[in-house]
Amino acid sequence: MENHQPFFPISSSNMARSVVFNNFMGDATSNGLLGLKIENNNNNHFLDPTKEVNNNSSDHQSGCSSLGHELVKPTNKKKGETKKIRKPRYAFQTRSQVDILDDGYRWRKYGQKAVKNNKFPRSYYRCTHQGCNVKKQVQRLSNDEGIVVTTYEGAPEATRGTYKELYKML
DNA sequence: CGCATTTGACCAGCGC
DNA sequence: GCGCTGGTCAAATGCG
Repeated sequence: MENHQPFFPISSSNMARSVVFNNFMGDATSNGLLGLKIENNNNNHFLDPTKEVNNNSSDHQSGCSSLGHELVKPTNKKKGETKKIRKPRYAFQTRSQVDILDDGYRWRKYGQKAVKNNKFPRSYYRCTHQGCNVKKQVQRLSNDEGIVVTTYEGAPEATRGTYKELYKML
């Protein structure tokens, strides 16, 4: 995956103020946002991935934590092969007015679903670059509509890139 | 005209 | 086994 010009049309007012990553997921049935920690409004802290990587040998090397896994059926989308491959997921929690964070990648929306316990729908995006096997889903918290949760899946590098861009913007 | 988005349908997994 | 929920597909539609 080459670097696609990191443009920042992000200009938009107060973009990301804080980014928080946490483990969540677990059982998708209960909340969809399980375990996601909501940071305090007046406490806009965010973690620096680089520092994190440097001094820490923990699993936080990409600046975000793996979110558990998802079942994927590589070949037959519909019925058949129940070959379950689990891919890691990475989530960003971003304080933003807009749902779409322009992270330098091109995304095409392929679905939208209403999720339980949330008045906002969740949007599903897929990276449109060739060979780019990344998916992401974007969801706004119903508790605090200023917070957007973006979950990346499939390629930690993309996530890292994204994180960098976010970090630059902060 | 080509690409992105919308939206309902379909499918699989999980809990009861 | 059934129903609910999340995730994906694909046809229709919109837009540059």
